[in-house]
Amino acid sequence: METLLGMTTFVLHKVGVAGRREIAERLAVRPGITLWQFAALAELADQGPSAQSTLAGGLGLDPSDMVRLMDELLHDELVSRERDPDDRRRYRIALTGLGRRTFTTARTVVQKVENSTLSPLTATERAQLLKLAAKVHAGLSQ
Amino acid sequence: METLLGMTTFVLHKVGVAGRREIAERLAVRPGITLWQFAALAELADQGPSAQSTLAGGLGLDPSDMVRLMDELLHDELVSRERDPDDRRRYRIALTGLGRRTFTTARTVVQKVENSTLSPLTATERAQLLKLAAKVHAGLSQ
DNA sequence: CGAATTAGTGGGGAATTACCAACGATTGGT
DNA sequence: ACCAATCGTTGGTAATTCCCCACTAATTCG
Repeated sequence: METLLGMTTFVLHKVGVAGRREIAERLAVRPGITLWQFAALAELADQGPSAQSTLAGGLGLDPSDMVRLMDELLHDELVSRERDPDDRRRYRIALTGLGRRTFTTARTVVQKVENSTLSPLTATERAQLLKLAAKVHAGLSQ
Repeated sequence: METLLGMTTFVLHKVGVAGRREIAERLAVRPGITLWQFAALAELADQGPSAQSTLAGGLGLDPSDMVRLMDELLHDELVSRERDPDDRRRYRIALTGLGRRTFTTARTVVQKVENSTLSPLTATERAQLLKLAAKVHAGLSQ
């Protein structure tokens, strides 16, 4: 009995989707950005100025979709876009001051939501869950 | 650094989606059913003959979408559909023999895929992961 | 130089998910 | 008998995800 709830993938998917949805809703309210925008800002904050294709690769997003995402971020002045002097095919996408502040705000919002959705777990259990999920995640790409 | 990979929800979502996708592809090949069809068969196998609205509730699916899902399963003769004598608004959806055999096949396929995606984990780690995910999942609905 | 490759762009499209409103048939409550 | 609620059905819609192709500009390689 309870076939579906006994399948890890199924439960993981449900939890992931619900969490993601919750986060997306909060982010839309407070810093007023989408999940994809948040992901791009996070990559830029982590790795510094990057080319669009690098970002697209890191996020697993199609290059053509990345163009449209960058258009949004540029319009909101969260990133700047210059040609890379070393290779003028590339752009050099960088966070603006506003982008960095927005990201900081967004990150605390996300962590607040996560603390809420993970509230059934103790601190050690949360660490365990992240560790195990990361292990599985690492095995995906290879 | 690695902001996104440090967020449990994000990793959970990625793993869940990838696993789900893998399972869907395998199920399409071997017993030739979709994920939703599998989910419905599983519910029926667990709980016996049910009304459509009960199934819809259990799977978190809109009643109108459940109608279309049932149409598919009926067309493939995996389930039977009669009016419930006790309440003739309801249907009594039940697995056919073929439906039961298909479900059994599908279940082993799914477990094979799961064993593969969870291969980076030991047996105890897999149990841990399921336990923790289930705990979070249980906290979602309340 | 000429050919092949890469970065970004524009314009799509197919499939999925998740809804919603309105309706007929049936039932339960009063 | 009447009204409200429930079950299933039909016919949508909006958003998202994921993908593809053709094209320009710039670079690299032979």
